[in-house]
Amino acid sequence: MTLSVLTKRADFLAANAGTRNARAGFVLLTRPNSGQGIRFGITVTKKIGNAVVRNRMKRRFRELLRAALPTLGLPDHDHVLIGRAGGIERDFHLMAEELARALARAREGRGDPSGGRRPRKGDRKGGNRP
RNA sequence: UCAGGGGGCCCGAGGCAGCCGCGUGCGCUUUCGUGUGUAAACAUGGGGGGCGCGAGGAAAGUCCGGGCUCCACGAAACAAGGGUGGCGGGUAACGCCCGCCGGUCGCCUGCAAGGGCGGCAAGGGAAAGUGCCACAGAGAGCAGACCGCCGAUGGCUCCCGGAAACGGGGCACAGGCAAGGGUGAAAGGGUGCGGUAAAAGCGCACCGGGGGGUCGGCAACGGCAACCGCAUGGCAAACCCCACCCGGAGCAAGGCCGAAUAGGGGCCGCGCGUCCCGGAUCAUGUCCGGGACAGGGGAGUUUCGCCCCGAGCGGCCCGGGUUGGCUGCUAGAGCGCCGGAGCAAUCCGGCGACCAGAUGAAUGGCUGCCACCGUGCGGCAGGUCCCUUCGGGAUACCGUGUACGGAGACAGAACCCGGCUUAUGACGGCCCCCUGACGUU
Repeated sequence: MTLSVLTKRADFLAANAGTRNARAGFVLLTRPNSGQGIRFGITVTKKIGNAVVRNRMKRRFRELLRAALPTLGLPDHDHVLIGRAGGIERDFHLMAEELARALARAREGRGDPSGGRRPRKGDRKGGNRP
C-alpha cells in the first residue's frame, strides 16, 4: 500500500464532507475513496501566516503523516489535515500522539459533533463503514 | 594608539554527527508487468540500490530598465498621452552607478581674503505667456508711508531784536525722506565713508549682481581686467515652454498532444400532412417562431374526456471549448581565480567549474554534541591575595567543569537578468567624521 497525494480541488471539497476530528494543532478529515488506497492532503490557509510559516507547517504535517499513515491510517480513505493557529511550532511528538488518537477515533467512525454552527448535512454516514 | 558616539560598504545568514525522508539528473540492478520480435534483444513502466546537485541577500514590494514570446504596424515625421531633466563617463538599457561642477549646511584652519574635510538635495527655463503669494502689515508686483525723521524751500493772525530790509527762534500747514522701529517666508542689493534740512547708488571704496569680452576646461563651469549705479522677488512638486526618451500585452506569454461525455457546423441517405398568422430576406423556400385541424402514441378493450408526440434518424467529416499531459524551463548582459587598463563606476584577456527547476508546489523532520548570552554551584589547573609548617585558605577577574534559563532575525525561487525601495538578530573585516585620554614633535 503506497501513499499518494491529493492534487485535485474536488477531492479536498469532498473530504470536507467526511469525518471531522479537531485537535489543538490541526483538524483531521477522513473519507472513504472507493479503493484509491491511502491518500493524504494538507491545507494551510493564509489566515495561519505568511508563506514561510505555512510551508513549514506543511512540511511538518507531511512528516507526521508519512510516519503514521502506513500503520495507523484508514485503508482506502482520503486523509486531509487542516492547519490551525495552535499548530505553529507545536511540539512534534505531542502532535504525533494527537494524530494517532484522532486516527483511532476516525477508525471507530466517530467524529466531532457537527453542531448547529457548521451543518454538514447528512454526509456523516461516510464514516459509518464496517 | 586606545575608548565612546554617528555614518557608509563588504562577507556570512550557526557548525558537526546519527537515523528517517523529499525533488531532480546520470549510471547500476531486477525470477516483475506491457509491447515488438522465431530468438537474441530493444523500447517502456514498476521495484531495489548508488553517486552528483538542491532557496535569498533581500527569493519580498512589483517601482524602473532590458532579454524572450505573441499581437498590431511600409518607413519616417507630426499630434495626443506618459516619463526624464547640471556636465562628462559606465552600461544591453535605465529614473541605476561612478567622477566632476554649481548650490547649501556643519566642522577645522586663517587677521582677513581664502583654503581643507564631511554631509544634504528631482539641480533645464521665472525679460514667452497665464496664474498664485494666505495671515499679519501702511505697502506683496503699475510697490508703499503706520510710528518715525526732516521741514532746506514755501507758509504762519507765534516770540525776540530792528525804522526798514532782514536776522535769530518757534509751529508742523504745504511739502520732502525712507535711515531707524514695526509686520511678514519674502519689503526691491549689503557694509563703510562722504553727502544732506533729513535722506537716498546721490557720489566713492570693497563685496554682491548684470550683459558682453578674454583666458582655461570635452563640458557643466571657473579665473581675469575693464564697463554698467543696479535695469524685471518667490513658486515650474500650478498651468506652461524647451530638449531628449517611449507601440501594446505578458510565461496564466507562446507552441504541441489527445480520450470519454455533452454540445456546434458541413455533406450524404432515408423520412418530413393541410391551412393560417408573424419574423428574416431583393426574392424563392425542405428557413425561423406560433396556432388550428387531420394524424400517431399512452393508461387492458370500445366511446367520450385527459396527457404526450407532431420532425427527425443514421453514417462520414471538420473546427472549437473544459479538465489533463508535454514543451517554453534554465549555460547565463551568469559564477570563481589570476593578470591588465581606469581616480572610480566599469571594461578587457586567460584559466576553471556546471551551479535549483518544483507545480496542492521538492530543498525537510527528529535526536545528540559543540558554539553565543545570563544566573547559580564547584574551587579542578593557572594568575592574584592572605596565613605561612614541604602545606592550607579566599577569589568579585580570566580559563574551565557542571546545572538551569534565554536568544537564534527578516524571510521561501515559480521564465530569466540589471537596478531601486523596504524588512532584518548575533559575530567579523574595511573606510570616513566627531569627542575624550595618553604618548611624541
